[in-house]
Amino acid sequence: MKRPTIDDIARRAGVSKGAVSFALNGRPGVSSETRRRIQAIATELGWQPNSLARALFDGRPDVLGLVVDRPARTLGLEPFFMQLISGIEATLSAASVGLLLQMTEDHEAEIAIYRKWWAQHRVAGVFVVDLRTEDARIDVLEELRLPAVVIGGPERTGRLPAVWIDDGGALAAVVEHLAGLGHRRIARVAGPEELMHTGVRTAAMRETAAGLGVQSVTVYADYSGESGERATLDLLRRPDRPTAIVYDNDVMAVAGTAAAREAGISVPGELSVVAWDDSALCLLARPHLTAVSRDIAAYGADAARSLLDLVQGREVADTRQGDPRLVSRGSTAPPAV
Amino acid sequence: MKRPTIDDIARRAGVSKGAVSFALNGRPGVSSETRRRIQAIATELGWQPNSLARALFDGRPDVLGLVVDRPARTLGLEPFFMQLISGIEATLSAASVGLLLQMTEDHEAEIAIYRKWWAQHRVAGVFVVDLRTEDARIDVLEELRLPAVVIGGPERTGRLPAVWIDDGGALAAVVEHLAGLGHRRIARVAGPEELMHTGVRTAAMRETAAGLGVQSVTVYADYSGESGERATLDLLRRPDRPTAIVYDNDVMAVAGTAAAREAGISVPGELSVVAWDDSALCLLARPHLTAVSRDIAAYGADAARSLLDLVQGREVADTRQGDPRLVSRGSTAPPAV
DNA sequence: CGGCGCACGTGAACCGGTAAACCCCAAGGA
DNA sequence: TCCTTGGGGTTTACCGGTTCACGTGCGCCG
Repeated sequence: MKRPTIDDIARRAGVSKGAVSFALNGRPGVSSETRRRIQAIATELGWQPNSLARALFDGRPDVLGLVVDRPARTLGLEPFFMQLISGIEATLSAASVGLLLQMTEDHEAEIAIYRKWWAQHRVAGVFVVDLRTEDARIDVLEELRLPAVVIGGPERTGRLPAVWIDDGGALAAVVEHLAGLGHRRIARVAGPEELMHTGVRTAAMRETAAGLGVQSVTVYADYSGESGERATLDLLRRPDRPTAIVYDNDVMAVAGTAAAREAGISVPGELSVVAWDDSALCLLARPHLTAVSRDIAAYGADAARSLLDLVQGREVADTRQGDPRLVSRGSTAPPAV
Repeated sequence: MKRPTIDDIARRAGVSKGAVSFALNGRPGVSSETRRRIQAIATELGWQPNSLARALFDGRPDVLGLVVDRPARTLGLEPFFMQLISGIEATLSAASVGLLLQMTEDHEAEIAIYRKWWAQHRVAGVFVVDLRTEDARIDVLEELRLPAVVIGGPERTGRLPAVWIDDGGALAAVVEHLAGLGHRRIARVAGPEELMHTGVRTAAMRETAAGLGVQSVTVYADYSGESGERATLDLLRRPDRPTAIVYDNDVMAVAGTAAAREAGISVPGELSVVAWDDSALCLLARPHLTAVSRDIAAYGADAARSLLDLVQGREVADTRQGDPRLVSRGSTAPPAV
């Protein structure tokens, strides 16, 4: 099959290329009669613009990029990315914009990808995920003037617009909830320390706990089940063992719960558990896990809208997402006395 | 920042555009001296080819496409896709080829995406996943002559090359293993019936069970935890209740195991459980799940290699992946007498 | 010594769009 | 009547590569 070009249409309509271009792009310069005729021919031939030619002309492809820098091992289980991508996708495909995906396991490699994408005119802009407290990507993207939206923040994003969720507030709500149930020693198994939102949550944890006069402790893990298990067992072996643990992702929460029960500690009797990000995983565990629930697809969709605006040269402000909700299930209860 | 073009290099080197192109693409027509000089300037300027211009010329972008047609809800939990993508990616990025990702929840929409991608010159080829027994995509892709590799099969793929895993053989091995443990009533909670590999496994189940003289039954679910749970409870309520269940994915296996235990049926005492696709999820469950393990990243990598060959016009044969292994863990045991 | 072939390059066409410059003709105003 | 205006086009350049048809100059051979 041959793909029709704008020339084929021009020939069929007996007009010039330029006229066809005007007609199909809704710009003045052709009579409405001719315009209709051209459009009819275009739809009859099933014409679609050659995205390469168009992009070559204005130097900007209609493709946005996403680099995911996490080990495939931990990536797989977490619904977060798939949901985020599906939210991004929904917005992009409605705008006929493609999403270029690349995976890497290295911060430096990720930066190299941005440079390459930029140099090769592969993408018009990128989504930045997993913001770090010291994030080398920001400077590079600003230097390249590659449009970018940070999913996270909103601090330390330089001049890049951020789409963010109030992690600190959500964590505070969790601690208040647990304290309200009567817990006085609350622990948190956090994600990697270098991630920005990990730090935000840690600070919120410390401050809220202090405000309420409860003990708090944060230990760091890497989002994997094994690390969650290890961290949990470590916490439970402490003399002043916590009566509640908040996990930074669902995988660690499920693993931690299983480990605790195996160690003979009942949930929620002797230990309350809260997971972050409510996914089907929380319902696979027994008991079902109380979880912090966010609309991740909407998060992605908002980020996509911002980035679309940005590449079109519009001014884009930081966007704050709706606040997370705490979904209470069987894994939280007042502590045993 | 301005991206250097081939013209900038030509000017600096005092030669014509054409000479630069020859030099940088390693084709004859320039002296090795000039070639070296041109290459030096190119690297000094950090020149990278404009992928759009290049693709426009030869009508084929260096991007491959993947459409995922599954509800985001079930997608998220299954590590399968992320691992597959990460395998594909590893191969593609080594070849400097991009991966365009799109999600949809509708077979027809998926076909529309292929047509659009084709018409817009967006991708040079596509990966076809989740092959169905009646798959409308095959005909469309052949009609469009859009290079495509089917991940699955190898039957019913038309003239498209397949990269496949011996699902039937693996299922036979599972049934033999269970029968060897002494199980005489084996059930299977399968994925959607319309998927090709579901059918292959079902046939293998029936034949192997018949050959061994054991009872077998297959019920269909949709890969979600809830559906796995429901199917499990249904099976366990039957008068001739199975003593072993094989699940077509890990999510249903974990959910089914939890549901069975909640219903007072011990695993593996009264019920043995085998999951398909060994992921971290199998280690999150208690007991750890016996599982059929495949190297999914290698699967994706092979598919990527095949597709790369195909778009370059090389002849590509069906590729059979290494056989899955059965990883025995705590969820399988001889049946209680 | 003239012609041929080869190595090395140049110039222009082309891929499929977009956009700016220009052209022609009819209508309207001074 | 002349000039302007503007609607409706056409022509042409351009985006940044690739490739093909041609020079050119040199060495070699008959």
